[in-house]
Amino acid sequence: MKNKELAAMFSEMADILEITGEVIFKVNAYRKASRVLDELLEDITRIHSEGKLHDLTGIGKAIAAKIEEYLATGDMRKFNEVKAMVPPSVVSLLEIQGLGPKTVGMAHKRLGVQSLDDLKRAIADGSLEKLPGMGAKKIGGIRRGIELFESGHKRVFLYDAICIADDIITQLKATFGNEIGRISPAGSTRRMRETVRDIDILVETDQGEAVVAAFTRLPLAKAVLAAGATKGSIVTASGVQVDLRAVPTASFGAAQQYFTGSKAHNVKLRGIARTHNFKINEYGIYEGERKLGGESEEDIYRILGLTWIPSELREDRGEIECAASGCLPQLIDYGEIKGDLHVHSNKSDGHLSIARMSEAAVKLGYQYLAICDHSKSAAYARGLSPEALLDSIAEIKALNEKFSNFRILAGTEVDILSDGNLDYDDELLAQLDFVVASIHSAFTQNPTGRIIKAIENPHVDMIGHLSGRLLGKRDGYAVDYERIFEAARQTNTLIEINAQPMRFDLDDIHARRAAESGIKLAIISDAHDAVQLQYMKTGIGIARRAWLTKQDVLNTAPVEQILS
DNA sequence: GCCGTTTTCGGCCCGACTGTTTTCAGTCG
Repeated sequence: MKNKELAAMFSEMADILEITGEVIFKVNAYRKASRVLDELLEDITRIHSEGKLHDLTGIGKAIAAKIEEYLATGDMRKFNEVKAMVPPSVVSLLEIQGLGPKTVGMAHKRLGVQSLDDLKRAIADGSLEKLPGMGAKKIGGIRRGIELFESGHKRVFLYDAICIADDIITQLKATFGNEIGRISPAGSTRRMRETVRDIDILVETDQGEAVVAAFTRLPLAKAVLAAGATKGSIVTASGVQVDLRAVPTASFGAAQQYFTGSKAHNVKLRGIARTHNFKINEYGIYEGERKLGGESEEDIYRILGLTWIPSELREDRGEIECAASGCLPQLIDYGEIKGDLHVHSNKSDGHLSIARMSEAAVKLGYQYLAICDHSKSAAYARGLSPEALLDSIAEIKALNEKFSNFRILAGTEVDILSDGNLDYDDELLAQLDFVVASIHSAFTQNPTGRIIKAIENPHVDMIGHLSGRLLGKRDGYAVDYERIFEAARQTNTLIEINAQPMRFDLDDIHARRAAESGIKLAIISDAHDAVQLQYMKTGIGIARRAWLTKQDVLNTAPVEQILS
């Protein structure tokens, strides 16, 4: 699909044009177009051939013409023109904290800076400091930004972000006790995005200065970027930036709404506010000087004529329209999972025995746990021979004697081999309670056909990590989602939402599409030890981002329904 | 460059923090 290519092109043009000083609204129009293309599920080629380019919001006459040109010729004159203005090595300087388009543009134009090395030289020989608006402190900030950049300031996995936020919240609560009220993550952590760049935390307090000061003195703070009366900013030892904002009670809800975003969601909300002659900021919602609300998030949405929108939905993907017409779904809740349908034991590449994994699941209040160790061809993961699998089945049967309100399901994560056959024969698979089939090799060899063949095997209950992607490491294999969803629908086969922090596979967008296609999903941890069972929480977050309800997710059901 | 239930022209979210200024610009979220 050309969608991603075009999205990247418009995004790159936006960056370059901003550096060269193009009017910001044009830059933002390109950014918006990039985002729309990036999130589009339908093939842009098809939309174009149906003459529906103009139906997309953010795609007007000029951008549509550029898309058209690219689809027809494989080239875009405007893109080439823009690209020639500034080399990519300059554009990448924007990733440095504290260095924005104005400074990059000025360094490029006035000093001929072409790369990171040039920039360092301009700092070292003092020429950067001589430019207008530059001083010793600003240069110091850019230096720090370069250090951070070179030490690999990447996005962190959602699960890690939540752990860091929880840790900070616990410590601040312990220090301040009743002096602080509500305290919670905001930003992309609260929206449960699969990765997070910075962690935002909001705290309800009148002691802003003291709380911010304590925050910047926490043991995990390696560097302090800012410390004011309402905002503090640190970098942790692991290189993650954490922002804390101190907010008084009367505006906590407004601040929560504001800092949770997303940006696109807030922009649209502000647009609605404007049509009512209201103004929203982080302190509240106002009509002229008169404050209408702001202590709770519900205030803001209610006054705009909307029902409260769960944070995971706030991406401007139709949630505001639904909140206006009252058609928001009843999202699956964090307490509704009754069991995990894909975990490993130390029989294959897990770290704990089946018994220990089961005890951990019981502690979480689960009613069932499917042990799905790897199959014989997965040598790297110590896959089970047929005999070893039979031993497992016997062991599980014996263990189940001890439980009254809990059941271990005998399962497997069977490899889908390169020819599309499964790694165990049907006779063996028939003896299992739950069968997950996954691709672990030969990623380029007709993955769609192999997955569909697996789906058509009557013993297969669920397809594991459908795309095989690893965030930050490897793109998914090229699967035809629509064909696979159709096959799964016809055979009542589940597709999993794998909650491993670097997988989230299906991702939110495809999980939503799957549910719309009439498929049931399961959220599973793919845990290899007891702690990893906790990944379920972020998996539910992704499911909520996908607009899934309890009915869309099979493992909200009791065990009888799983086995039926 | 996009968009329209006040608009086909004139808007386009908005404020904190910081540093370099002496009233503001850049960056960030």
